[in-house]
Amino acid sequence: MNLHTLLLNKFRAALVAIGAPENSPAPLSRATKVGFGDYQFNGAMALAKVLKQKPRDIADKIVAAVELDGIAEKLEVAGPGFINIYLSKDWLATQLSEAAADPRLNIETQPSKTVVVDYSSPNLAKEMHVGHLRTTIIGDAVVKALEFMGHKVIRQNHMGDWGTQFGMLLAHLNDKLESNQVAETALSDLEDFYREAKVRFDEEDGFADRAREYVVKLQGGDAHCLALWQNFIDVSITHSEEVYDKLNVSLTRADIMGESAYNHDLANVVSELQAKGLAVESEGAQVVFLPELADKEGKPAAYIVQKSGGGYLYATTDLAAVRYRNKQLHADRTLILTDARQALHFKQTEIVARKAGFIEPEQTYEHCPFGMMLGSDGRPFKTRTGGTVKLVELLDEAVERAQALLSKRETDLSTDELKVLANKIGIGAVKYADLSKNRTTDYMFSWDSMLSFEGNTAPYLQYAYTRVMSIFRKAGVDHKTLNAAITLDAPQEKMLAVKQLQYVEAINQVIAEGTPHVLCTYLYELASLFMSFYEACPMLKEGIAPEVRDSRMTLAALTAKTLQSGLSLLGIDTMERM
RNA sequence: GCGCCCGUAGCUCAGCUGGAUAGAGCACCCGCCUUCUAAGCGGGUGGUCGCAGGUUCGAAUCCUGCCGGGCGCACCA
Repeated sequence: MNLHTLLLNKFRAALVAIGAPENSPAPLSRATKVGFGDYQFNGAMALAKVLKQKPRDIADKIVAAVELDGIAEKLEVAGPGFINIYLSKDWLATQLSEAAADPRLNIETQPSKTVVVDYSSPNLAKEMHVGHLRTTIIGDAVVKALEFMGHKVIRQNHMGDWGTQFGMLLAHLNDKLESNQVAETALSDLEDFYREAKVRFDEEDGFADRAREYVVKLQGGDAHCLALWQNFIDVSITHSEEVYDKLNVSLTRADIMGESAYNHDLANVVSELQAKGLAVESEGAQVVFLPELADKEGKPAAYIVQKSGGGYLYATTDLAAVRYRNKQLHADRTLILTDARQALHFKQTEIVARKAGFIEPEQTYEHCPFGMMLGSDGRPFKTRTGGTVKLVELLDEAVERAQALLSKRETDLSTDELKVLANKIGIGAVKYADLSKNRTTDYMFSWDSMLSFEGNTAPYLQYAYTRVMSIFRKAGVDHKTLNAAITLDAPQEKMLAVKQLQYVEAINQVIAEGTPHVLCTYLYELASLFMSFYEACPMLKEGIAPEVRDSRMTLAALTAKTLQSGLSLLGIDTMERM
C-alpha cells in the first residue's frame, strides 16, 4: 500500500469529476506542519485561472468530489485553497495491521526492470581509501533498494585493473619475486608498494624503460607478464574484499567486471565507430567529434577513442562497457556511481554511444555523481602524497571508538558480544555519516563527524530498535508474531503510524534518483517519532490496560520491523541490545 | 575563455513535481533517570535562504545577470 499513490489517484479522479482539464497537475504532498493534517492537496490554486473560478470554490468542489470515505476522517480547505487531509485513525490502524502481518510490510514490488549498477570500482594498483567510501556504500544501498522493489540488479564492479601504471608495478613485483619474496607479502601494503615502484620509475636508471616494456608485453599477451599481473590483481582484489567484508557490502568476485575484461573488444569498438562514420582520424588519433557540445565558435568537442600511438583510453573501455551492458546484459537502466569530475566524460560517452546504437532509445544511462572527499585543509586527498586515510584504518578506528564507548557503560554482555556490537555500531556510524548526505558538492572528511554516535546517526536508529527489543524481552512476547488490534489515541501514536506507512515513498525516491539519504532522513524521522512515542506512551508500566499495551507494542514492533528493513537496505545491522 | 556543480543558523547538512510562520543534528542555555536502556526526551537561543532583477495568486525552489567557491574542457582514469 502506497499512501501517496492512493491519495493521488483519488484526487486525480476528483479533478476529472469537477471538470478540470486532463492531466492537470495534481500536487499532493505530505503535510509540512502538524496543524495541516497528514497530506495536503494544493491543486486548487493553479486551477483558478483555467476554470475561471475562485480557488477556494474549486477546493470546496474537489473536497466534495474526492472519494475518501473511510480513508480520511476530515478534509478542510485552508488559506487560499489548500486542502488538508486528515487520515482516519481506524483506517490507518487497519493498514498498520496489514503491514505487521506481511513480511514485506505490505509493500508491493514494481514491474521488474533490469538495472545495471556500476559502483565501487577501485583502482587495483592502490589500496582503497576514504574516497571510495561513497561509491561503494551508496551503490550498495541503491542496489539493495532496487532489489527490494523487485528489480533485477546486475552489479558491475568496474575495477581499474589495466593500464600503463601496471608496467611499473609488474616490473617491481618481478624483482621482488626474483629475490624470493612471496607476492602476498610484497603486496601486503599496496600504498608502500606503489610508492616504491614510483620512486624506482623516477630515479632508477633503466627502470622506466623496463616498465614501458612490461606494458607492451602485458598487452601483447606475454605469459610471464600475464602471470605477474594475475598475481598482482588477485592479491589486490583480496584487499578489496577485506574492505567489502568489513563494510558489510554485497559485492562479490562474481560482480567484478574490470577494465581488462573489455580489452579484447576495444579494437572492435573503434572499428565500428569508424564504420559508422563517427570516429575519424585527427592528429593521428581516432576521434569522435561532438557538435552537440560545441563551443561558441561552433567548434565541436573532441572525444578520443584511440591514441595516436594506437593505444586505447578509458573512453574506449567505457563504450565497450556500455555496449556489453545494453546488448549482452539487456539493461533497462544503467546507473554509474562516480565522482562528479567525470560528469563531462559520461555525458560525452552517452552521446557517442547513442549515436553508435550501443544504447537503445528506451534504455537509460544515468551518471550519479557526488563530490570528492576533502582533507581538513580543504584540498582533495592525493593518493601519492601520503596524506590519504586508508579505508581499512577508518573502519578499524570506528570500531575501536565504539568499543571504548561500550566499555564505559554498565553491561552484563560478554567481551565477545561487545566486540560484535562494537563492529555493528562503529561500521554503521561511518556508513550512515556518508549515506545521509546528498550533496553533490565536495565535503570535508572529519573523524569526529564520521565517528559520532549521537543525534542523527546510525547508533540512534539502532538504539531505537533495541528499545523495542528490550520491551518485548521484558514482556516475554515475540515481536515477530504479535499483531494485536491497534488504536491510535495519542498524537504521538498517530504521527508514528503515518510515518511508518510512508516507508515505501522513501524507497521509491531512493531508487528513482540514486539517493539513499532520502531513506536515512526517513528512518531518522521514524526513529525520532518513535522516541517521542516511547516517552509519551508507556507499555509495561503500571496501570496500562492490556489492550492499550498490546496496541502500543504492536506499533512498536512494526516500527522495529521497518527500521530493520530500512537499515538493512542501507547495509547497517540491527541488534537485540546495545 | 567555455561548460558543469554549489552558496540555507556559529559548524555539518535536509528542504520532494514552486505552496501556508524555512527545518534537523552538533555546539550553547534550561528542565527530565528509585529502572519499559539518558547513545534518550521536553523546551530555548540562533537564518536579509550569496546579491539584484524577473516569471505568478505564491519563489530557498523556476528564469536572467552579477559576486564568491569547487571541478572539468584532445591523446591519464
